[in-house]
Amino acid sequence: MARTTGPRNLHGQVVQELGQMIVGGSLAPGEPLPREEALATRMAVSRTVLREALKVLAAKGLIETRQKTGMRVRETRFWNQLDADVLAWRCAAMPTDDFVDKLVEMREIVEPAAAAAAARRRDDAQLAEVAAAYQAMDEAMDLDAWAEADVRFHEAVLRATNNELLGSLFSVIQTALATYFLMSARTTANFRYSLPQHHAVYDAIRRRRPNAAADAMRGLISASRDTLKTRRAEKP
Amino acid sequence: MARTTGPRNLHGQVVQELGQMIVGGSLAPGEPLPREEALATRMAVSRTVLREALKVLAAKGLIETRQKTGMRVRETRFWNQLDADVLAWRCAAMPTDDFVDKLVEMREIVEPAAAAAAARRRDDAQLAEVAAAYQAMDEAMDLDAWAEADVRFHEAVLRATNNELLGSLFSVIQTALATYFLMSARTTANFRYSLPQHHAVYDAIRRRRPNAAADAMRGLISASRDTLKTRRAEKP
DNA sequence: ATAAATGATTTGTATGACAAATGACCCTGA
DNA sequence: TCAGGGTCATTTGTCATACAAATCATTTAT
Repeated sequence: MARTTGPRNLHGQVVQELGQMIVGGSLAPGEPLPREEALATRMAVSRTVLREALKVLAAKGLIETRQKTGMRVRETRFWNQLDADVLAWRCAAMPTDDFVDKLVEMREIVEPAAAAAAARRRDDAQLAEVAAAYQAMDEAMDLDAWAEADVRFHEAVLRATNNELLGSLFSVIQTALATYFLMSARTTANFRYSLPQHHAVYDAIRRRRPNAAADAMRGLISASRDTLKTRRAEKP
Repeated sequence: MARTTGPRNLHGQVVQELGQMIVGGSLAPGEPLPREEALATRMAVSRTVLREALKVLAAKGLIETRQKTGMRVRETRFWNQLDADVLAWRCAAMPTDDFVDKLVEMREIVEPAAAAAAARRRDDAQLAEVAAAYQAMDEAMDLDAWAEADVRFHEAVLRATNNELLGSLFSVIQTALATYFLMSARTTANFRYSLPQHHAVYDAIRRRRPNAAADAMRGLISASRDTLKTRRAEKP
């Protein structure tokens, strides 16, 4: 959501440009970057702005700086892979099936567990939010409304776990996956096909059945993964 | 590992100081921060350094800045909860059982799934690394060596999943939990008690049995959680 | 040959100035 | 009285310059 409009600040643009280069592979790990002054002039910004951007990239683990030595791209194992920006840059740079599979695998791990936790610990207000989201899905007339209610549903489930770490993880993964989804978004005639599975998740959470909730969520995700795969197959 | 020595850069210190204040609650969400110049003089740094720190905090989702309006602390749901620094600051600020439970829950979700994935997809070299780490645990004579081999073991399992997102998530969680562990670290006479459970994990991965690997890992974690709880109980 | 001193290069920090954005206020007109 | 627009003041955003600190490479002294 922060990246929808793109950053208007200069240092934001620089962060994005350099970040995409690094994550995209134009700048290989271990490779030294040009001196600050050279980079600044090459990107047509002041050294001040460039440095603010570099500090952000360093905070994301992408680069490291040392006096006299200069700056180097760090190895990928040091990157903050779960940072929203890093993830977005990877999505932009490597729209490979391989990476999508990794994202989907994360969802398959997190969401069933989250549903189970929600079934165990949800309070009535949180259940009501899940119910409201489900109802909104049921009443959705077009794809946009349905998609929006869908996110609301999953977010409501995540909130019901009372573990904001889970919620944060989900939202990051979900945002990354959304970039692929939007790429191939089209009005699908039968977008409501997964409604009963959503109901199963809701019902299990309502009845406080962790295992049932996890199973239902697994079914839900595997279904959505299948549609994702067919869409990807359609693309070429 | 990046935070072991503490940052000796000025902006690093400022990031840490302000970050701890925000995450610790001294600066409530929605609350406006002083003007840059005022903050800079109050912290005895130049505006340049302060701004570099502020950009980093903004990248972590902790604050937002707008011209004329100034800076405000963002609501907690916008924070990068999975950022290593944010997590560390939370650990420092709220050493409550509640938060430890959330971290442990993340491990309980991620690691069994990772073990299963490793059992499915590991290659021989990755299995060898797991085996080597296990052997190092077996040969460990003191607590330090054992602890180091323990991390190596879990990291080897995570690497064997071929999903670096999983690895990144684990390492962040593990680092956060380690702060609590170190706090109450003492030489425990029977630190080797979980060796057979580690062997069970290794064996299941070797035999490519995902379900068995997940189960073994669950046992392993629940055991370590119990010791964590007893240690916490001992503290007061 | 080894170790210490020196120099050069790059990032780190400080300062001052101006541009851009935007909320607040005032001023006008119906 | 209220609506609309325009001006002003304040705060962040950007730029330029100068110097400090660290450290690699070279040189020099023992």
